[in-house]
Amino acid sequence: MVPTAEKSALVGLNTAQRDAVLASEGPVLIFAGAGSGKTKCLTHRLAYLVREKKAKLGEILLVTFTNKAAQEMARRVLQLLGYPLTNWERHPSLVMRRYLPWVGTFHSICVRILRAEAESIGLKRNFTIFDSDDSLSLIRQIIKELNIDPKQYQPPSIAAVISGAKNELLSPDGFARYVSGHFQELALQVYRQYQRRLIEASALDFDDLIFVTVKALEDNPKIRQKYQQLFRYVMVDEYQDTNNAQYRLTTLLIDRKAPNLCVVGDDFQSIYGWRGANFNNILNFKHDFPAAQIFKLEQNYRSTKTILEGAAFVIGPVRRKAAKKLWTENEIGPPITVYEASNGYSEADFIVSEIRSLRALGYSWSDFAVLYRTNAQSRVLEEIFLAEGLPYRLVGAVRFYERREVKDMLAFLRYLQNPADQLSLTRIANVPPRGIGPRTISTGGPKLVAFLAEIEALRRRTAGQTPLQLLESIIKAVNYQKYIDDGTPEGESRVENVEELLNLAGEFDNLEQFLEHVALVSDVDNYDRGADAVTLMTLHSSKGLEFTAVFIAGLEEGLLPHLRALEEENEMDEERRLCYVGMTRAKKRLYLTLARSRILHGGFTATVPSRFIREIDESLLDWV
DNA sequence: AGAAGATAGCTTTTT
DNA sequence: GCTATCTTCT
Repeated sequence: MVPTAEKSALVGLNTAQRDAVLASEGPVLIFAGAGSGKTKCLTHRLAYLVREKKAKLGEILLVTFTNKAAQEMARRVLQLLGYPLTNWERHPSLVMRRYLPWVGTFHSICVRILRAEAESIGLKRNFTIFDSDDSLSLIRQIIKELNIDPKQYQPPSIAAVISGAKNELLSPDGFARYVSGHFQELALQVYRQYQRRLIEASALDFDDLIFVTVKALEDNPKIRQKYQQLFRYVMVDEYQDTNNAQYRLTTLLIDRKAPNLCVVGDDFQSIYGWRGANFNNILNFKHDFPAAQIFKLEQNYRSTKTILEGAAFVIGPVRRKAAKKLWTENEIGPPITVYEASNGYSEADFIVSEIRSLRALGYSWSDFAVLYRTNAQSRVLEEIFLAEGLPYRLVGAVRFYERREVKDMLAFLRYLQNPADQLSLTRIANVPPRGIGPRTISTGGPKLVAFLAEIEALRRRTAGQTPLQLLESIIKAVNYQKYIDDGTPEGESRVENVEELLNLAGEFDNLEQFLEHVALVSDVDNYDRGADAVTLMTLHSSKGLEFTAVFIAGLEEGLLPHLRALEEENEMDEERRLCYVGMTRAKKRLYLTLARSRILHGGFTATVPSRFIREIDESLLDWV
């Protein structure tokens, strides 16, 4: 068949995976079910493009959903192609930048394009990236200035409206055409002011990174052609999670005459509808690209037959979905364990004791994950784990980059890099306290002038320093250590966090890259380091991961499925998919637990077992 | 200006 | 039950 490729790109692939790898030209859709070897297929495909189609690594665009996925793909591709990975452990981002510059998330790829094209699109090269927190602070500020009552019109809802508009590629003027009702009128006012302030600050928020890139490509044929010619092959992973702006971006980056576009995904695992993801992108692919070849990876290598069958019952009622069915050659395995606890604490007790007994059978701590719908559920679990002395790792609850001391340090760096960033200035002006309150800032009192002079001197003094040196200079200049280390355990943890930030900074030799990294990297991205421990995280965070034994806690009506989904069919479908994602993380054992009463708003409330349990065929369940 | 205390308001998920 | 925000006091 393809003799030269035999020894490299096709080894160890099943028929469907192999067909998908060999279909290198034209539009291609790969439905990749949970545990079906998607990453393997994608990385082999990339290696095949390089080896057999003579594509250069720099000509392949591969978009992933998280930075972690990007790193993992990059590592495996380089391995397949026989690159030395000696530097990988210490500097993965450096190695990636060098060999695989176009493997990353939509956001990181857009930043790369925007920095390269900044001048020709009227953007400052040193623009700041606002994370959701920054956006929200700015929106709060604007709401106050516009004398809108933040109780009646909550900043997060207004932020959601603005984000939604940007996901639909609507500028304030574009959005104005669709506005109806008082709330949207106000949101539009805020949106206008918000955009003005972002521009003043030379800042882009997350949504702008996509939006502005799309605009740049739309409005500048030269730029568009440049990238269309550069990218011989484009691949998009987790295609079911793309939003409309990302869809538009994708179509702008491919050459319509030779659309070597390969999208990979699974509509069953579409769980980000709430933030604009549109799984119709994957369902309509054949319509958008009539020449598309479609492949389905349906053999699952991860789970037992029982787990897959159970998951099929939960996903079954979803109305809009592509026809496909996972199967496996794996063993039938034990039934799915269901446990009805009387309350949240005994639910946690059960999980702990079950983990203990399995551990006695030879499992290690890291074989276990406890998944839940809402972060609030982690508290009780954590409490019991702590009391029982089980090692655990909490993913996502208190994000590293959202810690005050970390944000302070980053705000200093951001302000040094971009003096127009008033939001960062507001943050650092009084850190540590130096008598500059909100009043002084708005009136520009002498203390503020002195502070600005001090920072300006610091900026000059530290020109050309590495991120690590810069941080050290700042800490010294403002005596930050003394400020955070108050002798309490909290102070100690603050010091540790700053030290961790210093360690991270040491991996970068340029401030721009460092700030870009911290702006775009999430907690899930760097969760895997650390000791042998049980993983606690939300169902959302678990996507893409696998564990020998998985507990899904809180299978109660109103929690999973969540309260907000009970009324609305589309949202209920998303809850199903979310539960499905959680169940298909399990390799050998799956537990579904619930509490008959749970503390809500401070008081115990009786609960009703989740419909998802009732829907699974009894023969697959073992009630204990 | 800043810190302590009181209160309200909220709880889905996050690149 | 928690926290983020507001109020009051120093």
